[in-house]
Amino acid sequence: MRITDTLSGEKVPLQPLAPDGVVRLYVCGVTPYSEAHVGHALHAIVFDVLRRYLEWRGFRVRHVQNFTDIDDKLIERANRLGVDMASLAGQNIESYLAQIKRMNVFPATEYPRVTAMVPQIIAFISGLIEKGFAYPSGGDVYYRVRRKGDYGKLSHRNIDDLLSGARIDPTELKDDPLDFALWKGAKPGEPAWDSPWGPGRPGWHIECSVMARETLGDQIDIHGGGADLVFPHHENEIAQTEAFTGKAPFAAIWMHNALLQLGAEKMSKSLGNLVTIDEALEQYGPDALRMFVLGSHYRSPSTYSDEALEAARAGAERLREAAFADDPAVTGRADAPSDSRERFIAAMDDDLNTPRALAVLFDLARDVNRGRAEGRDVSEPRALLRELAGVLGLTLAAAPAKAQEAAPFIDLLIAVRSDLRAGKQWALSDRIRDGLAELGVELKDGPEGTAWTAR
RNA sequence: GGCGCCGUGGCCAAGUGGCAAGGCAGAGCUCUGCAAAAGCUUCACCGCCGGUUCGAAUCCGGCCGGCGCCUCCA
Repeated sequence: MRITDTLSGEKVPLQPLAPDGVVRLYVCGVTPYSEAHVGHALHAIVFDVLRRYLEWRGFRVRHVQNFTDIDDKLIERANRLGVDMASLAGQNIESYLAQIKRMNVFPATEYPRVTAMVPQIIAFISGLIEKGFAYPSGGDVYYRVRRKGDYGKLSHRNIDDLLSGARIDPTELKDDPLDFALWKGAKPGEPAWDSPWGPGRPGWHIECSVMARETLGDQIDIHGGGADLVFPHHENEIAQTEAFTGKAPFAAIWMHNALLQLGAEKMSKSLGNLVTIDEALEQYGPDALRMFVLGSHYRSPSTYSDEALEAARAGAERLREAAFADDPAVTGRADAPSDSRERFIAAMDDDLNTPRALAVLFDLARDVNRGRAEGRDVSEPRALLRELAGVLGLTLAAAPAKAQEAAPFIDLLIAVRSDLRAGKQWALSDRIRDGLAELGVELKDGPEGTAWTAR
């Protein structure tokens, strides 16, 4: 499998670095200061599909996703709400994990948190100081950006161009305006940990360097995250880690998903233009959300809209019908096996080309429907359809049967309607069908009776 | 200002040198008491201009339009 690597800009073959052959995947997770939105859902789904696919292909995967539960915004919001940072973070983490589950996203192998790694972070920073890559200053510790010549290599920036950006905080504590904080001395009202430099807390980027190293080692196979993290977060991470370990590359592949747009702009917490995961799930369900995400390549930005989600929902429904509708009596022979499996693999191997992979599923669905209509045995393509849908994390489950308790009554109405139909009482039988439709229950008359689905 | 991405049918979206995948929506037909579902058929010459080539959506140059990052952010 080949994956586009942000650092080199090329599609790079994935070959596990470690002798045990385990793929080490580190994904930058969320900062749990507020509810997650569908942009986070996209991110979670993309890496979930990567992991499912790799495992399906026989790789073992260690998938680590962090929670940055020490953070400026977290502190700010906790203070505003009058709660402590840990419980605010805990709450949001809990609801994120619940959403992940509802989206049929596999839980990561491990979810490290910054608050549980402070000693390791302090040790890491101390190491950087010893090696001359960092320096304490006024209770803070800063990373010396110009010490190594390759700063900027990930985001393809020239270090001197960054200065002209002029958005840099001109702190007198820094030797160079581009230097960034590894450790921030405590201010009043902030949670703090003891350190050799006085009470304080980790800066923003250091935690990922430490958590990745603690959980996966000095060098990893894939480091993932949203495209908005390339600079400065991942740029700083790669600098710190490679400075500390003296080994490169820190990650063989840097994989970044494009950001979700809402309307003309990216969806983001700071812009306030967002749709939460709960809202999307409530309205369209997990498969529709996933179909929407997989319908475009992970590196091209897509735009969230009701139209797009509705189309995705309809597509998921089509696959579901093909994969799970009851079979009529088989009268013909089975179809010859298709090359669908190979086409699916070829698509996914090529930088996780999920739109092409989905096209294979739709082709299979057509094969199944056609074979079924012609009375052939479709068990083989149907089994493959289910298998591949599973690799993409689609449940193809019927919409949650809200009408579960109403089922006996619906069945009764259907039975009455069948009698009416037998007596050609069309007006009455249609009234039942239309009435149920208004209640969200759809009837389908087939040769073997009437089936219903509730929405 | 610097770095980068994108512009394919009504909507969404693959395709990066050789007859333009797939989905949604639409139209016609089959099936159906009528529907629904399903099947079949149908629907594009790829932002504009120029160049390279036997041949370009696909390579090169220019232009127009949209977006991202450079600041907390998946």
